Parts: sequence; C-alpha cells; structure tokens
Amino acid sequence: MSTVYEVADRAGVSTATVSRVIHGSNLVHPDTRERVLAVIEELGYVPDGSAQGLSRRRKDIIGLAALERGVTEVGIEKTSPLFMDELVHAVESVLRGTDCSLLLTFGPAGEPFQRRIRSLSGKVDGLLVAEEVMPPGQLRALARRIPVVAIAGRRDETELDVVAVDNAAGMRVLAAHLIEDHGYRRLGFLAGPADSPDARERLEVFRRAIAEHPGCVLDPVLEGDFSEASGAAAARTLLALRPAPEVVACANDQMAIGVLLQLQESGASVSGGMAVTGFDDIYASRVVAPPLTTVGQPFRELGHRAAHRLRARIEDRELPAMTEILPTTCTIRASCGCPAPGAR
Amino acid sequence: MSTVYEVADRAGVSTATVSRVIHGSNLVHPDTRERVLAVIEELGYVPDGSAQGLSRRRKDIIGLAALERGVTEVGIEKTSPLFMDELVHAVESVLRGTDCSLLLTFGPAGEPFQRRIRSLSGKVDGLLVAEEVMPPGQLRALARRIPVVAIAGRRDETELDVVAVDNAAGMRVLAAHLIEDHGYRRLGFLAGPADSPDARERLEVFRRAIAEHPGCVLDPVLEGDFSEASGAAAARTLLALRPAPEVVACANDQMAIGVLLQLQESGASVSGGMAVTGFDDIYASRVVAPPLTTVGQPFRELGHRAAHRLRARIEDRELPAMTEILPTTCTIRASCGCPAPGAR
DNA sequence: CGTGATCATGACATTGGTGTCGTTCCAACG
DNA sequence: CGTTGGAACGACACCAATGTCATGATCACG
Repeated sequence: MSTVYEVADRAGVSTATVSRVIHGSNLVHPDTRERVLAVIEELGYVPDGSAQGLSRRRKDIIGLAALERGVTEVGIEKTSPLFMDELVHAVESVLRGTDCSLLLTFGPAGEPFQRRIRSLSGKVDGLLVAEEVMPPGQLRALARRIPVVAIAGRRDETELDVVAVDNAAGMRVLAAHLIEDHGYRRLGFLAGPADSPDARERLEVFRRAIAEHPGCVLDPVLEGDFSEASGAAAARTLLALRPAPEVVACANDQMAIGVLLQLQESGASVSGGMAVTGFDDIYASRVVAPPLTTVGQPFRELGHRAAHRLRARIEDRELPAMTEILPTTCTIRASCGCPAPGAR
Repeated sequence: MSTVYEVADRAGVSTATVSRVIHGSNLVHPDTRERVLAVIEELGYVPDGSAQGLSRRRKDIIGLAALERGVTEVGIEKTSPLFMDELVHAVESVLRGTDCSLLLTFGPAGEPFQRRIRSLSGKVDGLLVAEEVMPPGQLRALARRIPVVAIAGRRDETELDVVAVDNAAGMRVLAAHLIEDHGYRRLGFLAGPADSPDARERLEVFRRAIAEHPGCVLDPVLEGDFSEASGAAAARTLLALRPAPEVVACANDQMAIGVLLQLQESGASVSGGMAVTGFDDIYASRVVAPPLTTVGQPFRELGHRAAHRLRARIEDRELPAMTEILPTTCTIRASCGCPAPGAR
C-alpha cells in the first residue's frame, strides 16, 4: 500500500504538495501537478480514510441504525423490513452527491444492539437512528457526543432533531373513508409492536376516530409484530370471530398483506368478505391483489430531510434542535372495498 | 470529545492501560480495570475509529458497491432495486456478529460511480462489488490494492474471488417446465440490460433450451432494463403481436410483475391469455396475483458466502482466488399457467 | 537473603494525512 | 539595483489510538 510519502518521494515534492494536488488546490504549478498525478496514477494511490479522518477531524461517514424485525435466525421468514430499505435508498441518494458515505447497521432491539451502536458511533461523524433503537435517555446521551437525527421516532422530543411522519392525519383520513364512505360500523385493528411509537400512535388515532363516530365500535384489537406472518395469524383469529368486523385496519402493510393472503387462502374474499387496509405503502402493496388501500409515507422525503438535517448539524453543532413532521397521503385502492380503478 | 489521554489522566494510569481495559486484556488488575471503566462511563468515552484504524491498520469496515437501476431522478418510479436490498440484509447479518461494519454505496454505471468506488476504497478493508459496476480491467486493478469479492458478476474470472449464482441450471429447469409440462411452442423473452452478465446468461440459456426442442420458437425477444415500467411497456408490445407468444419469460421479477399488471389492466388474463415467468424470487413475487413462477436466487446464501469470503481474504491476502457457484431453485407458482396451489 | 518467574504497568515509537507557518524564488517596479 | 509582493513549496507539529519493550513490584522457593 502506497502512502503520501511514497508519492511525494517519487514526484520529488513534499507531502503537502501531494495533498494539494489531491484536493485540487490552485496553489500548485501545473507542471508539478502533472508530475504528481502521474505518480499517483502509476502507484494507484488512494489516500487512507483513517489518516484523513484523524487529521481533518471528520470521517465523511454517517451511520444509519435501524431496527430489524421479524427476521428469524433460521431465515424461514424471508420478510425483510421493506420500510427500511426505502429509507436506505433515500438517504444514500442524498449522500451520493457528496463525499460522505453511509454506514449501515440493523439489529433487533436490545442491549447488544445498543452496544453496537455505541461502538459504531466512533466510526462516524453523525448518526441517523430509525425508530426506537434505544431508550430516550441513552439516545439523548448519545446525541450529546455526536450529532444524531431521529427518524420516525417519538415526536415529544425537544432535545433532539427529529424527522417524522404525520401518522395521525393519514390515519384520520383513512378512518373517515372507512366509516363515512363505506359505512363500516364494526372495525378491527391489527396493532404493531408496543415498542414502536409509530405503531402506538396509529392505533390511538384510529381509536379516537371511531370514538367520534357514534354507532361505531373498535373490535377486536389484535396485536402483531409488523411481520407478514403475524398478519396471517391475525386473519385466522378474525375468521373465527362472531360477529366478525367488516374491516381490519393494520398498523403496517406487511401485516395487511399477510391478512389478505390468508383470507384468500381460507376462501374468504374481500368483496363480500372482510376489507383490509395497511400503512406505509411499500412496493408490494401496489402489486398484491386486491391492491392495498393504505396510508403512504413519503420515504424519499423522509430520508432526504433526515440526511440533510444531519449534515447541517455536523456543520454546526450549535444548531437548535427541531422536529419536522412530513405529510402522509391516504391512497385508496381496492382492498378497502372500493372498486379497482381502471387506470393506476 | 474525550480521548484516551483524558481517560488515562483521570484514572491515574497510562493510555496503554486504558487500551488494555477497553479490549479486555487480562493483564490488568481488577481494581485498576474498575477505576478505568468508571471514568469511561462517566466521560461517555468511545474510541475514535480513525485513530484505531490508523494504528491497527484495519478499519473494520467493508464496503458494498452496487448498481442502482431504473430509479429516475424525479423519483416518479419508486421501484427500488429489490434484489440488492435482500443482498444488503444478508451481508449485514453476517457482519452483525463481528465488529466489522458495512459501508454502502449505490449508483448508476459510469465513470462518476467508478470514481466514487475508488475513493471509497480508502475507507474500507475490503470491497464487495455487485454486478458489473466497472470494467473488468479496472476491477482487477482495484483488487490488487484491496481485497475484492465480486457478487453475481462474470464467471470467467480467475484472478478474482467471485460468488455467483447458477443462472443456467434454474433457467433450464424453467424452460423445460414451460415446454414439456405446459406444451408451449411459441415462447417470448424479455431480456435485461446488456451490461448485466446475469441478464445475458439468462437469455442465452433460454435460447439454447428452446433450440434443443424441435418445434419450439423463441419469438419475440424484447429488451428491458430490469424495471417494472419496462415490463409494462413490453406487455403493450406483446399484446399487439400476431401471433402472440403463449408465454413470456422475463430476465427478472420486477419486469415480470410489470408485464403481469399491464396484461391485467388491458383485460388479458393469464388463464387463457399469456403466461409470464420471472427470475430472482423477490418478496413481491409471492404476493402478486397470480403468484409468479420464477427462479429463486439464494440471496441470503449469496450474501453470507460473499461476506465470509471477503473476511477470509482480508485475513490472508495470499489466498488463491476462487469462484463459487450457488444453486438456484425453480419455484413453480401460478403465473406460468399452473393451478394455484391450495397451500403455500 | 538472593534468585528467577510472573504480573501489572508506563514510556515511547509508530501509523498516514493535514494544515500552518515560514522560506525561497522570481518578477516587477521605482 | 534594491525592494517588495506573491506564488510555490517544504519542514514540522498534530491528530488519537496501538503495541512493543523495558521496568518495578511481588512472591515463591531454594
């Protein structure tokens, strides 16, 4: 592995000049630059990231830590956390234009994962944390050491930068659609894991919306874990229920897809049977039959904003913390009982 | 930001001792260890990754560079490269058990992306490259500087470690199923981008399989770019064709889904209409209606092997290069014209 | 009481780049 | 011809760890 010294040596210049050439400083003579570039090319020299990070006090790496749910160790359930994938691409596409790279880590909530994030925090200039990867206290402590932006986490946070999504608005529109347009009166809900603030909020808003409509009941409320399998399990429970709800709203799309598929397998169709809705609007939701009515999250926007905010905070650590709420869009397709649209 | 020096100072020991405590050396007195740990806790000290990287000559970071296709800049086509997402999770899950992290970068093929990979190569201990992100010559040059493992790239490579997938075997089984079990005689193919070795191989094998069966014709061969939109476009072309093929095999699942959806939208159903098959077996393929018959790639295995191989090579750079081919599995579902299975 | 072994510890060199500061050199100008 | 200004460049300190080597302390044993 060649170093600046070697390059400087061969080019007959000092290491400082090599550095200037690499970074395009105009304080170097064209001839000298030429010579240095030739040596760099010849040696295939690439500056060492660690050494650069040390002397510049910035590593040009940001981290993204996210929860991975429902992937069993044996790998039988292939369900990957699709929500996160969308986010990763969004963040990466922002960084692509810069000289900053993205360091990724997933894991199940818990102490080992928190340790991993801590040790990772030494390798990055800043951290994006998605969902509730660690208790708020620890998160704030982390944020005192390095810049942190929370994505889709709790909104009641004044010490931290947060970029979140307006679960409430989307869910309210969806509930109104189910109650007012379809006239459903008995509505079920398939909740997400209790450790997800988003999951909790979605249920709460749905509950309130129903309470505001006399004659409507929320029943049953089932608990899932965001996985497709837990959706399928819920569907089996629902099928046995008397009276069964007319519709079941799910806290995310993967569970909704699980419900949908299981209902079909059991011979119950959506038309005349049970309506299903989701939340997130992942890729598969457009594709499943019937296409899933759901509340869309602005993934790209979420990732973009979070990435930009983090970079801004890395630039200026004294920036006041703020939380940004992005709008959601209720996307009516067919699984709620609406006729399938002719054109997309 | 606190450093070893500060910790050492406060604990009244030398930096060497702090280092020993951090790395769990047993050459340190329990009392001393206790004292040092207390200071570390109090200061929230985390060792700086750059400094560690510099002195250990290893950064404990590996990179993954992959092509991103079909994502337009305006973000209208939300289709993300699902194949890659699966791979990312597989690789990440290997690294999770180690103290190594994953640095990610996507990009469209081209000179800027190659530059980015070069500069990234200074930040990592080794690189996983997926598909044809750069010309073979450059890739080999890169591999001479740092450990590189190619994933799903060209197989005719003796200088480089390669982990690839047996496209041929899966495709042959699929072709045999279409020709022998279903009795199709006029078969179309929707090819992938010409710069993808996998895409080329899939077409070639399909072509040969058909040539071996007298009475069968390969017509038409359309060209797509692995995106769902290009599948939809192909479907419109196919619909106008006389005679139309009985089945169209697609070089990946996303295009197959595009074909499927477009056919349905145009009123042509699969039963009695045109059969469709894919390649990859991504999540959405199980979920789409009718469920897609496809050739499954062992994503997890692919990621696992590649990650392990790279780590092995980082350990010992003199390891002989080898290429590993992983088996594919032809998964018959319903889109080929088979009856939908009662149980999954 | 001396010797050797073992354990705990610290001093210090090393790692590759960056950026500051000072120096050299040349041209232009009075 | 001396002075000045600025461009081009080099020496050097610094960054935060690691790991080697030397050393002091403690103890057992002869």
